[in-house]
Amino acid sequence: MTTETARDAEPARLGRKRDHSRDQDILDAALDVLAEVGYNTMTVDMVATRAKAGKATLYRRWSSKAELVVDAIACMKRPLPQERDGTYVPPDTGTLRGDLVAMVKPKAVTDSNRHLKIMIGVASMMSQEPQLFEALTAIMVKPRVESYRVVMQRAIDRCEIRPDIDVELLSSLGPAMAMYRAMYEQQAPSRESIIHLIDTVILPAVGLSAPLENADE
Amino acid sequence: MTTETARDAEPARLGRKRDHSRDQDILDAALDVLAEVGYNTMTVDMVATRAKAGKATLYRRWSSKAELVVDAIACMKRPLPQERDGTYVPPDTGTLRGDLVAMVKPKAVTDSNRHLKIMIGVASMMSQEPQLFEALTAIMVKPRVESYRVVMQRAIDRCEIRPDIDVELLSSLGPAMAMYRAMYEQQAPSRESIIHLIDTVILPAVGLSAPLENADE
DNA sequence: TGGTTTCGGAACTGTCGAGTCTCGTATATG
DNA sequence: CATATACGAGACTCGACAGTTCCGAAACCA
Repeated sequence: MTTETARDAEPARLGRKRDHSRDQDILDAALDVLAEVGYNTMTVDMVATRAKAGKATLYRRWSSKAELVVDAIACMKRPLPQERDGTYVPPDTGTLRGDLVAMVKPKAVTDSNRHLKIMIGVASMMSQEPQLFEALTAIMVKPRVESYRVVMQRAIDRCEIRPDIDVELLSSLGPAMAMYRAMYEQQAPSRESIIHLIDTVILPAVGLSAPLENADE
Repeated sequence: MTTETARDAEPARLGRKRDHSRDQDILDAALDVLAEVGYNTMTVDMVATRAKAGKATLYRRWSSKAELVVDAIACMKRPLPQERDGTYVPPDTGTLRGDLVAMVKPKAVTDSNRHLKIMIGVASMMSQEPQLFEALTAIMVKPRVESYRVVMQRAIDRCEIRPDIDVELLSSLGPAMAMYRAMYEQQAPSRESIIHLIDTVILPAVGLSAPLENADE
């Protein structure tokens, strides 16, 4: 699906030089299949067909299915608009709650849900393929946790919250709940549910309280 | 591994009548393999070998690998000592914190970690096998969440906490963090980490505070 | 335009594992 | 002791999929 129409619109890109953007098309196709059926059910043929490519083309560029998948995840486009060192640094709104809510952009939620599907699809491989585990956490988990951490550190620096709170734990609460919901309630975590988590769990845990009537965004 | 010695001690149980306890041995073996390598890497031969059984014996009792696994999870022994309607009802210690900490028995933690490994091993199959999903949530997730819910409802009834807290959300925090840690930090959640979650997140969220010096158990 | 290169497609090979079948054996029953 | 039955072990079939090879087409370049 992804960039289907956009790709069809281009003049068929063949000929002499290896087309670098073609790599990305194939990796995107791999991610799509991965999110839909998981690593084991996914076949190289599926990816080739979806990318309108020959299987041989894939093996010309990646030596195995595992390498293709690791590369697809490692080269994943970062969904978040502003970033530094790979982690999204949310704008400073002046308050912790403002910063936290600002992190929950609709686009970020959509991309997060795709990430969750992919992670669930490769979950059972992670313990057996360290490279896969590394790529996955580096791309999909650490940046998100880091965003929370940055925002909380900011709150500590401006003396909004106590300096001895467990930033580590609280930063992982959001990602943990997102994963839990995706797995067991088989529903995409919504923007609302995350804001609700912020107001009823995270803020109380740092000694703040949610606004009575939350105007949200 | 499991009951290796105990099984060897028995006189080899063969002959006329189908041995019902043999079923459980095989299902246990299936769970062990599942926890170690995941659904897709697991082969029927592995299970047969581990249970010291012939592959034909497995197929005499279950019609397919998928059915074997679903049955193994559905028939899983409940690890928790006292239960009612499948959910463990923790003893009433008089306080919410006391009840919550009482839930975190070392044995419960050990079993929980095995459950987590199994769940991760079959994660990618859940969306494709509704029966598997049902069995898994019914056996491994719902009872745990329900334990939290019971304890919190008790705290509401004794007017220890406000009645309008989001029991649903708070009951799933523990399981969610356990899954998160098992997946991304590849370390078994410890009893200490769960108690820390209770003290720094759950209790503040319901308007209580942790004891200054926690004597824990 | 002709030569070069990469392409998509398709046919091919090799492996692996699910599921079946056979057989010698051990056990209970009578 | 004789018979019936379930067993473990292992040989077997068969389909699916990873990875390879081949070829005609298409695009770029000189």
